[in-house]
Amino acid sequence: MKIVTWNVNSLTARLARVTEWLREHEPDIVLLQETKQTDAKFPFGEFEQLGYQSVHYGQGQWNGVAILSKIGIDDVVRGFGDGDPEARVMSATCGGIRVYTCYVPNGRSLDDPHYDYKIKWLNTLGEVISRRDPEQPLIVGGDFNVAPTDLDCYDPSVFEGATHVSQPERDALHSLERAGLRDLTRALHPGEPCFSWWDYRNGAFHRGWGLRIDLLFVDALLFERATASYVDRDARKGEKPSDHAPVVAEFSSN
DNA sequence: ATGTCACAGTCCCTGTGA
Repeated sequence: MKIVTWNVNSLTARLARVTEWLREHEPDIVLLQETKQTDAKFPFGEFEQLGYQSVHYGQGQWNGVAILSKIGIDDVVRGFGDGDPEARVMSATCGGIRVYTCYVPNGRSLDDPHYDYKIKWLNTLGEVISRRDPEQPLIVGGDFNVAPTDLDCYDPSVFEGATHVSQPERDALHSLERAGLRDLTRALHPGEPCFSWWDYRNGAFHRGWGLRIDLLFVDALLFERATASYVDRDARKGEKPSDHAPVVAEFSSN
């Protein structure tokens, strides 16, 4: 079984790249972020033709998350139920697995109110996950907008005083590990950067100036079944790429 | 260390967010 998370930076702009990727890689479950669409614009039909049921939690100009599945989608929950008007998280059960797609707030800068919103948002996610059913396999994926350690940043000196690497963000992200989850890509590749995002500017991709901020957290049940996790850098190449690459996890079937 | 991309509205450029 193959699960992928991908911040597509507008599904309207990226649909051809996304469907091409799905045809080639045939994941069973797909977690999308930054669809930047209303639910009315979401291309349910195109995904159905590729064999996917899909659910979307859209907002319009900003944010928006989706789950696609070849193995069923039940018990869909949009948001945290805390009145947050931004469409940043959705969960569902696919083939017996509880699945979360997350688009964590960017934070903008350390002194911006959006940064406090980011920290609170991550802590709420941690609380929600800590109340999970321990009998049910769980994966929490998405764009976390946090590089968990300095290995996940091409040059920590460039990010001094910036978001994505600050200790409060990293501490808040750790609430998922305190809830018993593992950062799967890092667990399987302890020494490699595995960057998933590169700025569009300055030729950052070709210079290797990346961050690892697209993450897949799994519980112990799924961790035991994990056989691989990797970033598909090829999807960052070519015409009209997202600034994020897809991050994939593979699991044995039982 | 900001050289790009995407969006909406002011609508073929500009401000905002990332």
